[in-house]
Amino acid sequence: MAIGIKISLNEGLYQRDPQETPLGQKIIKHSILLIDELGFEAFNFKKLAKRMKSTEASVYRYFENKHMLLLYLVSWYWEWVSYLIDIHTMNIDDPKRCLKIIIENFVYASKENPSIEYVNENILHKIIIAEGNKVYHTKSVDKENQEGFFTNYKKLVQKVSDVIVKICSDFPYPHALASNLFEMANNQIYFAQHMPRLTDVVVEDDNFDEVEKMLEYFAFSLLCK
Amino acid sequence: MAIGIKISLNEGLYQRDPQETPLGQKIIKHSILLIDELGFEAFNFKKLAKRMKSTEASVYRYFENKHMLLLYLVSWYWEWVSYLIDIHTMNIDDPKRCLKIIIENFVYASKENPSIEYVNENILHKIIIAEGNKVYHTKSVDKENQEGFFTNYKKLVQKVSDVIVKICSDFPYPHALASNLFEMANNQIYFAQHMPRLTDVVVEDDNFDEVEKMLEYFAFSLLCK
DNA sequence: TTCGAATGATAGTAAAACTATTACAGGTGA
DNA sequence: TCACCTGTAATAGTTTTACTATCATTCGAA
Repeated sequence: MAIGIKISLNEGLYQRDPQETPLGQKIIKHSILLIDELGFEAFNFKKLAKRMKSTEASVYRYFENKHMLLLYLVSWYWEWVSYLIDIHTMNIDDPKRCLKIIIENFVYASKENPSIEYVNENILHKIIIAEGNKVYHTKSVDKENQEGFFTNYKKLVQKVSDVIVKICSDFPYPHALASNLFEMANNQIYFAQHMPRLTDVVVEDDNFDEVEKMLEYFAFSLLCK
Repeated sequence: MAIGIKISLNEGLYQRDPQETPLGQKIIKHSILLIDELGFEAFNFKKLAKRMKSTEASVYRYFENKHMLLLYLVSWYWEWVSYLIDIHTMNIDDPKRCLKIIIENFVYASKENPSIEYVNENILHKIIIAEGNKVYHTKSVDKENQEGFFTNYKKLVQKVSDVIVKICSDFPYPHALASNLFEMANNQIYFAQHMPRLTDVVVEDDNFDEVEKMLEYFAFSLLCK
């Protein structure tokens, strides 16, 4: 895919747009690597600064705190998946085919590469699976939701919901199915990797084919009765 | 229901069994209230000690840290839901009826009361919805999983899976459906409350009927094709 | 009555999560 | 060329968190 696309995100997410400067891009790049390594709880700006050979204060000029940085990364991912869905379904009329592509992109958002040199989509995907839902499980959800910090997720869900309605116009829960497919994709991959008794699929390394197959089974069982 | 049941949990979860002493029970009681009030991130043992008029050091004698305390509460909930399912399906042969009861208990685990005086099941349920999956989204999942800290969840999922297989013996993903029904119940309630665009159901106050109906629709669409 | 376990009181440490101040380097516009 | 403005660095400080350690007290069991 083309180098140089710019993901557009809510300006409230950052203090200064990290996509605009070399230092900002370095912050994105190394935070993805370091959060993956340490986990979000052990990750902090001091360690990040040390790793990227800058200072804590400089990182704070780009992001208010580590929660906002994670929210930025997750929003970036939501937008990235939206973008992938758009380009892959562009010329496809059959909504069932579209939904299959959507599911493929939920499960394999990282297969495309390299796209933007300072974002390792593969590792970002791991972060989404492991830490993604922490961004909205906070006491400040409602305030942040009002400020539009979750718009990218909602737009993604709306896009998928539209396809669902095209497949089955009287399906009563298109948004719930859309959000559940996204959450379920991440959850079941995580379960397969860490608590296999909670699922029936097996994943090894980066092969999520069974998860993809299962999501298709769930979706089309519901929509094509 | 009967006063005096004792929920049995992995001994590794705590330093000293909180169910055994008045102070332990006070810790459980007030931590449920305070986590609900502050959210898990802002909650800490200092604030808890102050609230319950004890000391930080005393709390540390029962739980290694706040993560283990949350894990204890969540395990308690998993076991509690298991227990509710058991007593409500005890004399019921029809597995479809059983699954309906399971879904009802996923959504309304709190309707029973009062059961154990130091646990407010209603507020605990709110905590599960808002913070529940933080207990296994950590860098220490694998280690904690090996020590059996998630056994209660797995047992619950296995129980539901057994019922699913009874309904439809050739359903290929019984464990995934079981864990997804549980996760989806909590997620969709949370979405309805905080990001309604991500779902189609409406909940107000403690009325989760629409969520219950939706889960039944999903489950039985998949199982009774 | 005395022993010991449970709790309380107090204090202290190390790290995390910021904030503030000053300095400097490189390009810009007058 | 000089004043200046922006981005980054260096340094140092504050408050809060997450513990740990020590010793005193209390209260029931032996």
